[in-house]
Amino acid sequence: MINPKLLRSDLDFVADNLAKRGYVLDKNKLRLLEVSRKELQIKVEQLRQQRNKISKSIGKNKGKGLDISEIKKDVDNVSASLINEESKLKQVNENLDRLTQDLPNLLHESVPQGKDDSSNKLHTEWGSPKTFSFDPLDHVELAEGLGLIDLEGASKLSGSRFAVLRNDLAMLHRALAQFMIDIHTLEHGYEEMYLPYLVNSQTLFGTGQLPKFKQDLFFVDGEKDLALIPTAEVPLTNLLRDKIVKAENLPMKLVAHTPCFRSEAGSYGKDTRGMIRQHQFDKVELVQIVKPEDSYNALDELLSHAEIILRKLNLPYRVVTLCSGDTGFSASKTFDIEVWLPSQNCFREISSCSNCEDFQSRRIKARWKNLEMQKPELVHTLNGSGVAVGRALIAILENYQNEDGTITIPDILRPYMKNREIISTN
RNA sequence: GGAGAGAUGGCUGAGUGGCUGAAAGCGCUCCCCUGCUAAGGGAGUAUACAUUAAUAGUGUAUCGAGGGUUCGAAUCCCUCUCUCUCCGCCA
Repeated sequence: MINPKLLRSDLDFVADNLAKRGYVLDKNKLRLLEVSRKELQIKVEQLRQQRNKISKSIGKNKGKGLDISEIKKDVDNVSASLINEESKLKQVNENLDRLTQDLPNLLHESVPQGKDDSSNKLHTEWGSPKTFSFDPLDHVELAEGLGLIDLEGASKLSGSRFAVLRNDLAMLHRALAQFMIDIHTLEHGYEEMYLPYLVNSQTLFGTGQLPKFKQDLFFVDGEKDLALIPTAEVPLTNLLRDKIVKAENLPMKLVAHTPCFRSEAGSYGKDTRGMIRQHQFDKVELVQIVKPEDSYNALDELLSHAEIILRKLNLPYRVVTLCSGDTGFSASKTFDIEVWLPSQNCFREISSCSNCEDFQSRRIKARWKNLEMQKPELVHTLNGSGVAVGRALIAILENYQNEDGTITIPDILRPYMKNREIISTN
């Protein structure tokens, strides 16, 4: 959520910033609501004060054995108008909440201007796209050729956008997740977490999935208020909800391997082939909770942690800074890592690393105790994929394919693959 | 699934209708004392919002959440959530 104080003190600044995303803020509506909110709130608080005072005097007079019937008449009058004003205030506050909860985060000044992903700016590049002496196959052809994927089976079980992996491919998938977690815990100082895959709507509100993006989620049918997580960022970040963290415990660095579930509403016809865009995919997620002044250094660090995974796997990639129109709802600034896919002859997103500044922490009231100020302040939250397991699997199949349709296992994964060097039909 | 107990400030824990934003202890901050260490003495110490130049005052709200009773609720009533104990069941 955007700082409500800023929203009041400098509405034009907020509106201009949001306009960079293409978000049109109804300034007049907001101003009008704010004016009546203020008016009503002052009125309500004054009435409450009166009522409290009179009630206290009733207590005192009663104690002395005095008559209280006159005072009771006074309090009845006050209560009547209080109830009236309170209901008006409630209305206004509801309207105001609905408006402000739907506002995306303010963008960092370094975010490039642009409408959509075509304006994303190249940040860095690593490795060079591999050239093949033969026509490289795509991951579906490779996996089917080796008999390691069962898309028919998956659609029988669950419909489109699911996959069944078999044998060595299932093992490779598991190896990738294990490898990534090991690097982040052993070399980057993250604490490994095991998390619920179902969370309640308060949790989803906290990280910004609700109320605006309900249609992207899978809710459980029934009396329980639960939805499948679209990313481990949701449970990880919400662990800090209503907490005041000691300064010496920052930064907090958390990593979790979870499946992620997305309805992919609105992406009909997009990436329908293979495993690129699925309703269910695995991801190793990194979350950092930091002091505000550290958050942009932390973003660089988080990004480098995700990059190292691809370097160790020797997969060519590039990093782009998302432009204003492409940056997600909760983020102030986002870097995407895109891995090279030979079959598509282009880079595809495999990680997204964001600094949400205090946008999420305000929603979840995640604070730290600033020793100099002697006051709790909001922390900054960051998250990034380190990296998407399903897409890493695709990248390995395609980049490590041989002319005979076999797959060479990357050196670094061999210890996780019973020290084998190759995936073939034998 | 059955039976019972509980949820109070950073933590532990008192508090069954007004004098309680909340005893006490721990922790933390500051000061004093003590030639080190250990110990002792004193003061302070919730959050949000509104008003304000103000992190000065003042006011409002908050004792798991939401409703209700009452002039007045941490305290009484209802609903929900969660935690713990015992029994059953189960991976």
